[in-house]
Amino acid sequence: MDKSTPSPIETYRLDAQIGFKLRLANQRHLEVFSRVLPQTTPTQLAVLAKLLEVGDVSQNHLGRMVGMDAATTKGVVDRLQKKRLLVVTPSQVDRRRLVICLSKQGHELIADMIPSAIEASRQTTANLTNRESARLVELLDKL
Amino acid sequence: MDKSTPSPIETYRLDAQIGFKLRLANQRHLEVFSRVLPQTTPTQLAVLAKLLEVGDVSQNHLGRMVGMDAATTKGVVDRLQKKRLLVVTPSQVDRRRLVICLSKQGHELIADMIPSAIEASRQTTANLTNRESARLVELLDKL
DNA sequence: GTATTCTTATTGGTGTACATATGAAGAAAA
DNA sequence: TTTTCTTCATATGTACACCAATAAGAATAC
Repeated sequence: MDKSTPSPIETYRLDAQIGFKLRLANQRHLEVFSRVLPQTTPTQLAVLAKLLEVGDVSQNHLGRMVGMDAATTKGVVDRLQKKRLLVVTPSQVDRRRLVICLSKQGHELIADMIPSAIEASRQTTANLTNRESARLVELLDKL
Repeated sequence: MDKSTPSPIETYRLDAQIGFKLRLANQRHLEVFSRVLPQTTPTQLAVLAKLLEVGDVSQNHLGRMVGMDAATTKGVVDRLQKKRLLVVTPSQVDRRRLVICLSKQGHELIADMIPSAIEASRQTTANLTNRESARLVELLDKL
């Protein structure tokens, strides 16, 4: 009896859930990253790399581009500023805004780190073929 | 000149990196989860679901099963205990250990939440076909 | 040209997540 | 047995990551 509809309570397997797997995958990437680039974090590198890519922007705008909310962005910017990798100046145009720029050292550092960042990406997908990792990226995008 | 080897510094695109995409994917899942299950977090649900699955275990062992280190596990267990969803007792067998059990309310709550958890997984992959989401899970596993 | 609304940055609070250090207790090796 | 090694739980410190609330400036509506 009830062979047709087993209760989800007994069937549910945490290890099979997409959210759980995403968390573990992220974890694995973090591990690789901190081995390859122990001086910094993925988040901080993201901010530096984005600044290198697009040049000076406001703090909020920067945060949006790297997918963090305002509060998180402030924390990251503060830490990078403390390390003298960023220069933060109030905007002349809009007095609410802070303009974030790479400092000279920040520019040099991110340029130095990019090869390692590429290597971190490579190592993260080391168990996948090129086709597979391209497919993975594609599917993650589609989410 | 130098058409063959463009510098990685100019070529690097943050948005194309696997780590960045994993972070965004995770973010998206978190968003879905907190809409479907605002009472709890994926981490806390993971602990409750794992306890339902395997029964009583030590705190460290539990942490290992859900992929958290000891410090993180303690925090999560503490919060769940404060909500009276867990019962924590020192082990008789090994006096170093804490045995973690679901309380009656904890058992009821996780049983109630599982359908929503399944729904959260479903909504997270709403943009993917069944085949695609199966493939995604497969690739995440292979990482 | 003021009132309303939107945007920007900040603050405080909660919750992961990890590294490192410590102490207590069990297990293995000497 | 001691000594050594390992494991378990805890504590501290750093770093995301988000929410909600606030304040001030800018944009818009009227």
